[in-house]
Amino acid sequence: MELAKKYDPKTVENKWYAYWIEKKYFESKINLNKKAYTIVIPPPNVTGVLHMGHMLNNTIQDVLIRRARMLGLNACWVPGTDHASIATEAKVVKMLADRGIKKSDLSREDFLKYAWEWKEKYGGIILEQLKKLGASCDWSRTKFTMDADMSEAVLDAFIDLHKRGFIYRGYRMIHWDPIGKTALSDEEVIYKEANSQLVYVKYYLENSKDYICIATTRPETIMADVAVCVNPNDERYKQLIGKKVIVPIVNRAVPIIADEYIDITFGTGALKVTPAHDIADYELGLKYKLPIIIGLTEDGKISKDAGAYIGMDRFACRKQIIKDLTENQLVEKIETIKNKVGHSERTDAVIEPYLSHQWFVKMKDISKPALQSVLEHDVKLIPDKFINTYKHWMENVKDWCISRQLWWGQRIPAWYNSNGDIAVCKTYQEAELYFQNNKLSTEDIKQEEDVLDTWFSSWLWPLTVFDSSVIKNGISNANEDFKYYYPTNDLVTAPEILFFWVARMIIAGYLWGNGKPFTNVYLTGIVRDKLGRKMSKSLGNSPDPLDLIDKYGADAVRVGMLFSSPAGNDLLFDEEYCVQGRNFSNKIWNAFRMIKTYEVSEKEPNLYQLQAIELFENKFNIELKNINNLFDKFRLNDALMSTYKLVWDDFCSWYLEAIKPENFSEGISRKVIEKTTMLFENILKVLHPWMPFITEEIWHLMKEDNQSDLIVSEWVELTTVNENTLKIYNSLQQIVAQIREYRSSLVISPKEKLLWKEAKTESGAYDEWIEKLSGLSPKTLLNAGAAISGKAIITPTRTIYIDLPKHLSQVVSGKEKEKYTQELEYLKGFLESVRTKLSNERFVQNAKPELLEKEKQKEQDTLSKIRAIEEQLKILID
RNA sequence: GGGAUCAUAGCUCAGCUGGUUCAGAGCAUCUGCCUUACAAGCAGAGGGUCACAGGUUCGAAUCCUGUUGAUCCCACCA
Repeated sequence: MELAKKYDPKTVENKWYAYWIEKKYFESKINLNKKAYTIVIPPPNVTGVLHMGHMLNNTIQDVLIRRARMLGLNACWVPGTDHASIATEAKVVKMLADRGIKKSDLSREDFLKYAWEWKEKYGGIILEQLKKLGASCDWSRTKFTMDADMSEAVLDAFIDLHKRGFIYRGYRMIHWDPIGKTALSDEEVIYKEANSQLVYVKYYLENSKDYICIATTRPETIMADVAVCVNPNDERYKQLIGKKVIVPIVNRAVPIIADEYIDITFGTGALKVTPAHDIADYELGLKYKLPIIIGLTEDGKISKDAGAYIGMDRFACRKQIIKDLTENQLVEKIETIKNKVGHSERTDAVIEPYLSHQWFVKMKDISKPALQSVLEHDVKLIPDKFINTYKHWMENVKDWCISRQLWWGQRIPAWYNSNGDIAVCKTYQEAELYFQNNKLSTEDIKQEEDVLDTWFSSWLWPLTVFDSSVIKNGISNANEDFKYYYPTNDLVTAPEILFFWVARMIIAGYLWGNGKPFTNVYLTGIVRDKLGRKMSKSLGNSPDPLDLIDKYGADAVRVGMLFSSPAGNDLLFDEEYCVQGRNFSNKIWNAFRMIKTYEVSEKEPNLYQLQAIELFENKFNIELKNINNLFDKFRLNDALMSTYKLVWDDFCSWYLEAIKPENFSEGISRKVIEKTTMLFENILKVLHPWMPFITEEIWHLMKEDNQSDLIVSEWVELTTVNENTLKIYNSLQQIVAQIREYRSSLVISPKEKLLWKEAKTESGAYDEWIEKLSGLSPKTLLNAGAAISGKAIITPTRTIYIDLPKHLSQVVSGKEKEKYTQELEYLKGFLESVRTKLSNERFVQNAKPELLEKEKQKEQDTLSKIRAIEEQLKILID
């Protein structure tokens, strides 16, 4: 068989993905003999495109799912997409604008028709991209948050919550996005630091030449001012309380009121009160029963009620007002200050506090069990540092504004009659009936125009993907799938959406699922570039994941991403990681090539080969145990690194090197090759979750006559670990390393065999193995009293002498002697410290027994080493 | 403004309830090698006052206090 020297992922990956799909390996069906292991995907935006964050996130999920599958669990990974109300609607609006169509010219129905067309055309690309990554999702279960049944469930949830008194409609100050023209929840507002101009404006007292100066960063709201507020304890203004001032521009007289809320030290200590456009002002307005003037329109322009600058954009107006006020000598000064300005998470528009009718979920009571479950580790956050953040949020949770002034989404199932009475139900008929039964007007019944926040559908995701009727019918009436797969096991997501999504899913789990929706929440970091900047389109610092896959192969990109991303830590992405991943792929490929292509002989195995097998098998088991352990703790990058070292160092560098025959022409014993093949198969299994494609490819190339597939083969079973053999292995490696170092320092060719000696022969069980790996001739017995030129390798149990090659001068030997004199000093100091410790009564009394033992052992080891060095200093030639 | 987390080799990170064979790994760097699996490789090497200052202790990278610096979350400072 001809095998390329370098592994080429391109020809391999598509083939195996198609094969796995064809064999339906990703599909999970109820099997009561198996335990279910379930993950629901964090549904990406339906119109989204795969970015590095998705890559990281989904790679982790795939690793978990593939390993679970191999562990014999019934692994089920449910994929799907999210309708992403604001983001998608914005995209559709833009698409229409490009075609010269305005949203405002369309009816709701027509707009939705376009939106669905758009979704059908561009939606779900991201799922196709996930396939390139190797994601083993059960595609037959693909869900969309606006599938008919999923939407039904959302409405059911709304109706149910309303019935239970957890939903209300209120006229409240909310965050308004003037670009998306919709309300946002608190969580959708991102505060960014900005340099703002703090304008000091003069408000003249009524019929007076005196004025109060007021500082504001939003002069465009001046027209909506209804009062000026000062602190009652402020000596400067005390005598003015109750008087009136004239609002500039509109020349309206408003009262001066007093409230302790005012910070005397900020600005001028006087605040203009604009109840419609500031949350704090709104509170003041309520408290002092002030009128409300709405000065802005929903698209961020100056409203009619403002009385001036009508129709002007808010930012243009700000400039103009500053200019006009300055011209009229009404500006005392302008300062530049740093403050935080709220932006829309989706459209990046500067948020306006806005007064409007919205729907809210009362969060306080329903979040209690969800808080408990995390505090009691029933739901585990990984890493657990997020528990604090979670706790803080949950304890201070605010009501959730769930209405959005959009069309793309689930329309709120609420109806109004001509009197503004509300019926919460799905259909017109039900609404009519409700109004009738309650003796209310049935005139002009209209459905609420608003849709629900996207998160109001995604918080049901784990509950409804298996049975969308559970919300309505309760879990006791749920279908078999739900009963088998729910609750899910692990959730892998970004900490950014801990509150948006994770917390709310847990809440929903307790509301409708009778408990937690998942057990472990693995929080990934954010993918940043190597300068630590968040990857973003605008910065152009995000590589296209598909390009990376194309360049390095999916396996390489997968491990590349995981090499350096512990849970909760941001990943500073560098393409170097992919290079490392590619090199690793190649290493695995070449290990396979060696096993596959070496000459085979019918000879019995050599001793060093048998030893190599023994040593490696044991090492493999120790590492497997370790790796399993790391998986259990979700320390995935450590598990990967251990696997990497096991394969590269222990298998390739030590084991494969050790079994090579002295002469190529000898060939390798068939028995050794067979054994090696078995060992390599185990390696492939351990590698498979990380690198599914290359491992499946090699698996099949190795077992030409075998029909088995790696993806569904069993994870390697752990056998007993022999600690003693491990010790031997480690000490042998140390010996070999020291000999190699010696060779390297003297620039001795690897081909040159060195002579070695040892006083005793009974400890030489692994001598052949050592000779093989460090290029030594067969060992000879050291004559008592003979002088030595060269190097002494000293371990606690044995001292080995490497002869200096004839052509090298004895100067080298003198240097060795010097080195050992230094080491002797260090060891003596070390012994001293160990002994001080051991003679310290308080240490002996307080230390744990096993620690004491360890210290005693150290003492012994050091002693014997000192003796050995002293011994060899005597016989080494100067 | 409140809260949380963190600071260990050039980079990314391990170091569990304090124990000196505990200062580590991978990458990068340097040196020598194209040795019939692999130069996408092999064999070696160098690199750290564990942010700073105190303290507790027989013993501190690890615990405590303070300082400095970074990150994140929350919050209506006009």
